[in-house]
Amino acid sequence: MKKDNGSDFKRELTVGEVAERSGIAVSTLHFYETKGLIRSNRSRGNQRRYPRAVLRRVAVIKVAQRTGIPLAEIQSALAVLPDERPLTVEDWSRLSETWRQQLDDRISKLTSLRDQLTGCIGCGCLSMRDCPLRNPYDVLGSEGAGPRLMDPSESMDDAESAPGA
Amino acid sequence: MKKDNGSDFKRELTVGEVAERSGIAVSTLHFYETKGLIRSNRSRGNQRRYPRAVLRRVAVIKVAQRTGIPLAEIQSALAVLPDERPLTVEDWSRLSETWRQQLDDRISKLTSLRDQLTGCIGCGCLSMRDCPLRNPYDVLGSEGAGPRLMDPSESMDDAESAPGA
DNA sequence: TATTGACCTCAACTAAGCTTGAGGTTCTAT
DNA sequence: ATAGAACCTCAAGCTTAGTTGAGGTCAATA
Repeated sequence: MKKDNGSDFKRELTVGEVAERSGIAVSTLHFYETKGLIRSNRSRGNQRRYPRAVLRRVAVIKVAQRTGIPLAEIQSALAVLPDERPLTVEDWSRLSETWRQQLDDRISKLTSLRDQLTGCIGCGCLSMRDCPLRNPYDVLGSEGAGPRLMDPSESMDDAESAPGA
Repeated sequence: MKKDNGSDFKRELTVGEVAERSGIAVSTLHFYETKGLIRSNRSRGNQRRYPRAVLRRVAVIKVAQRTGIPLAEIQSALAVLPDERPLTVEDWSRLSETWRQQLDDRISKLTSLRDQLTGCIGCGCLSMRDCPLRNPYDVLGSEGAGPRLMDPSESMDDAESAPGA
């Protein structure tokens, strides 16, 4: 029932083995294959056989996903690499440097949102004119005045949005 | 064609007015209503009529969404408030304090991920044993050894996952 | 009154990222 | 040789957060 495999290091891996060792469901590996994220060779009987390098590849995919990069983007990042050559340290460096920058961006956006939120907790005006939470891009005064700015309903319980936001 | 409305402050708002003033599509307002996030009264002809307080409510919803809170959670947070009473500053304080904490959590998770990533950029081992990116919960050694820890394939181009991760 | 823009409901569609199931085949230990 | 685990494909389903369209009604203005 169980394959005794722990010793021939260069044998290709079945999908089940990759699943077990990567912690990714078989169905997900199939799915990744349809999306072009990984590739497989096939056995005579049409079963998937993976070079061991695929484990590294899915490891990279998982890390990228944790940073919030969508699969399509991961796919295109990986796609420029020569097909199925194992990822080198340099590949990894380039990829991870890009992703780290994107992560940095996300973090700083969230951080400034948090700071605005903190500043607004005791206020609660949510005024389109005055509240940084409502007016994230500081577009005040730059657009022609509609009824919006004139309207006395702009108060505590009547928060409106920016015209072009 | 166009209603001349800029002056009767207490009239209820039509869905189109709310859409325009909140920057949210009419279809989205309908959708929010089906999800229980907002409520409307109906005109004799079954058209939606909103108390002006709805503008504040959707403002709160939008802010919460920016912090990454799912709609279902926003809904249940808003649901405990007496129905259709305008949100007070205290309501806002409680809600925003909760959401700020969750935002803080997300930020610190992302930050530590970024730091790990930064540390791993030049390394690229992605080793299950040694790499913090692969082993986020520090579960090393705590689970019985499978072929996993014994397997010499655990190397540069052969990264595996944790058993229970 | 007639026009017409705004509104109504309900169903179906989108996108991402998968999972589940049906129906059938392969692999490998015994 | 054979049992049964593991594999295959393809289609459909799930979730979140909406959008789009069809077919029909309402309301304000000319």
